[in-house]
Amino acid sequence: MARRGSYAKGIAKREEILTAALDVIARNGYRRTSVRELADAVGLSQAGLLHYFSSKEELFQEIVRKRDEVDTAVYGPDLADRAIDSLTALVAHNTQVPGLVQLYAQVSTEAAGDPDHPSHAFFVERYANIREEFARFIRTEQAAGRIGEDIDPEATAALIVAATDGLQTQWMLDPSFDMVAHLEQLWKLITRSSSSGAQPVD
Amino acid sequence: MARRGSYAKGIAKREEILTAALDVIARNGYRRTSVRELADAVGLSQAGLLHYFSSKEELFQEIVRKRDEVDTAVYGPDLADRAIDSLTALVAHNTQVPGLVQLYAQVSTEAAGDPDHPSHAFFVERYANIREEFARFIRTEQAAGRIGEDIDPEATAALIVAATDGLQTQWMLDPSFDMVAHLEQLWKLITRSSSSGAQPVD
DNA sequence: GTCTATATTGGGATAGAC
DNA sequence: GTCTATCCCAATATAGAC
Repeated sequence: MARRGSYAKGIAKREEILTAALDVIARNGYRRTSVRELADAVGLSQAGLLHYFSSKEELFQEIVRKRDEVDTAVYGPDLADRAIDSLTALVAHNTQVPGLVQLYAQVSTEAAGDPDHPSHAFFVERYANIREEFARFIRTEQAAGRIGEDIDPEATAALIVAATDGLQTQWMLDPSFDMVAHLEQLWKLITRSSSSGAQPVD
Repeated sequence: MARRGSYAKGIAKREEILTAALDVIARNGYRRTSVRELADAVGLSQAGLLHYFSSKEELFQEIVRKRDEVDTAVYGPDLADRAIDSLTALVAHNTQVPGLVQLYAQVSTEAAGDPDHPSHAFFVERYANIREEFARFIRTEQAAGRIGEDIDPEATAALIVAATDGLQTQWMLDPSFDMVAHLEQLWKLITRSSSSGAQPVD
């Protein structure tokens, strides 16, 4: 609980700003979005908004984090036993919010490519977490005999994440490109691996 | 052949600029590279350099195109019967030039995400070409019995391209991440597909 | 073809009043 | 906490001399 009312209110305002920002960016895209525009969307001045975030880069990192939070709330539950379904559902949802895909692609690329970028460490951790979640899921599937033992959980997790990222580029270039189908194709390759004789009993 | 000496010289100068730019970016990365810095590298003023390119964005698109040209000269020959080997060799080479990977990731992401970006069409075509080359290669491998008939050439080509792009993000976040190994793992999944009973005779 | 110098803009950061 | 005002900087883009 917050120590003071005003503190709690500050937190709430931050959340309000982030939620509104996601909305604006989902519609307008990221490339042409300035702090000023996001400020307008919540009825604040640019300076007023920057009262809550120390810089533009911090603001955008928090927007990305907020998006993760929202997506996790929707697609996260039962991740352990449905990771691939959650991911395809999320990817399907992403086709409805091109601006957010663009935001993510841009911010993650900038931060990844520059070790000094303030969000670099954030993304390092984010990717490690996602890979770990998927690796765990794959191990579970292996234990259940639905994936061959010759599949390396960590490496395959990294591959799924990479494909998901890369498919977005091709989708942005051509919105008729079917990210979900391609992701499912990869999953089929994984579940069909050579030593996977065992079929789900069901 | 050029119509006039001065015209040919202009072309040569452009090439010189692009080659020098690749060199600078390979070392310094893309994020903090301005037109002025690239101009310095060839002993021109900023205005002098922009005599050869109409804008900054055009300049950077040409730098990316030049890189493709250089890479194609080295890794392109015999692409038809060794596409996957060429790709892994190229990816291995890329680990030596982080700045260029960063440049590519950034420029392609910006251009992909914005239909109005001057390089958007360039990348649409570039991806179509690469996918087509890989799809053709996969068909050849299928004809030779090295890949199962249940593999969809176009979709699999898109997947390989996506993985290649996405692996770069993870490598940028952690240079010890092995892009080549992960790409080879994907290729193994593809060649091991279920109905691929035929093994290379060799 | 190349330079110097300047225009222009876009936008982030900051100071200080309320 | 929020606003207004302003600062300031980075760059690109352009004009015009040589």
